[in-house]
Amino acid sequence: MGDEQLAAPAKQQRISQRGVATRERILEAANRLMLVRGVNATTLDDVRAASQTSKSQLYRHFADKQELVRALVKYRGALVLARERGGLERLRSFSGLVRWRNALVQANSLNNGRYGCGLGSMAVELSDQDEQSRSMLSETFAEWEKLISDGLHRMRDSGALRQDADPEKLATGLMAALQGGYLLANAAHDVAPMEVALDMALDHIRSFLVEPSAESTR
Amino acid sequence: MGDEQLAAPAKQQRISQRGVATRERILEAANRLMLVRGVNATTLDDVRAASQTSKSQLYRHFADKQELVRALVKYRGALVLARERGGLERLRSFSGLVRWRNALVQANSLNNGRYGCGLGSMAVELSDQDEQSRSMLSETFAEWEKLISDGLHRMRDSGALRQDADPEKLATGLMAALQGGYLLANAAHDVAPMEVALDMALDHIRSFLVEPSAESTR
DNA sequence: CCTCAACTGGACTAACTCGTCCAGTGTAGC
DNA sequence: GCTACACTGGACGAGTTAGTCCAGTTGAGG
Repeated sequence: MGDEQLAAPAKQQRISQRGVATRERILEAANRLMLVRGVNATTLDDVRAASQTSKSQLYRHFADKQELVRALVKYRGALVLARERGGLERLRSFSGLVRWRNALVQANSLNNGRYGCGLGSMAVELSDQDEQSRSMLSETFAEWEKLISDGLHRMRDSGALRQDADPEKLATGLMAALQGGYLLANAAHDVAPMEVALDMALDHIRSFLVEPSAESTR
Repeated sequence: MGDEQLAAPAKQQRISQRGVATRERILEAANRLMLVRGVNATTLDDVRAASQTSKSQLYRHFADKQELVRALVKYRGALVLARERGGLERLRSFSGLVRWRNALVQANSLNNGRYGCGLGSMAVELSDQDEQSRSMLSETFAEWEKLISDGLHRMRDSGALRQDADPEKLATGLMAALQGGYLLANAAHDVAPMEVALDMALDHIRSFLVEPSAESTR
């Protein structure tokens, strides 16, 4: 009683050690399986088997499937934002945006357009099913867009973008083109529509450059 | 044995009368339910109850759930294409495109952005689950894009669009913006991202107009 | 080396969902 | 009006899935 942790609200049992690793393993397995099969089509037994754990562990770390899914939403959101931060937080020029585009296209082309965006597919599947997941996903999209719009703000401040450019709207448009591109590429099993969509969005941003011809498209 | 129908491959039982109506009722119910709950989260018993029919009828008209889903893909595809044909087959000017945009935005705003596009959500849910549904959806998207690109071709032929405009790519970009807009609007429960996305795509097309300032944006 | 609690693994139950089956009904053709 | 068959409705069974429970194991602190 004396040396219990006072900071934590003493929710349930003690933290762990391997427990943390187990939880991570479960999330990682759920992430893989639910990306290719979808959330609803993946059973907890699939997750259990893929994560080399057992039922009781699953239910020790997650109250039920819904909570696992919500944890996965958070997990994927963190993964995507970390990856995107790497590619976007130093964005200062149009050519940086082109490099960012190329990286996404290349990654998607490795699957021939399959699977789409981990966040986008969850958004479609969960938005009308679990309000909490929906709002978390919506916030994650907003943060992602902010990474883009921050970069566009830097470009505008440095004089690369015209003053009448609206970084927020440009970022939303680019994100929609990305998500729509993922969707069409997934349906077609071909990365091409995603390339066309991103190029459209980049062309649109290019039209706000101070010297449009000074920057190359590839 | 003698007076059996010879033309048909004698697949199953005789056609019907109310049977056709029943089948339609089932599809219509499945369409409604699966739009808001998703395909996998909708049970056949939900469909049965909503369509005021019984199990045996369901299985009389559809071999199993997968076939019902495939029929729904076809059904929705036909609905969307019919609706879009009405709005697009006479498309001859940029302002027509703006009217088309406004109709889609208005329809979506009635749900505050919810539910998204019936084809897009099925594409996300089914593309990695049923190859036949995926390819049908992919073809439907292609037809939809063709309605758009045909209109853009007419605009180019009449001299409204510049010769260096690529109707196919513009149509793909517009479709991606639309689908991405639906997705973000659904996640945000707000039609705004869809508006921004479509406006970006329309701006992009406007940049290929011969007289960009001659046509209004609304 | 001992003790206790966190952790493990899997057997078990209840509920759900797909799909089958069959007895009864309405209707089209004769 | 009679007969045969498409159609109806719901009871039923098999298989799957979410979630529970408990006996055994591991490992850290004393």
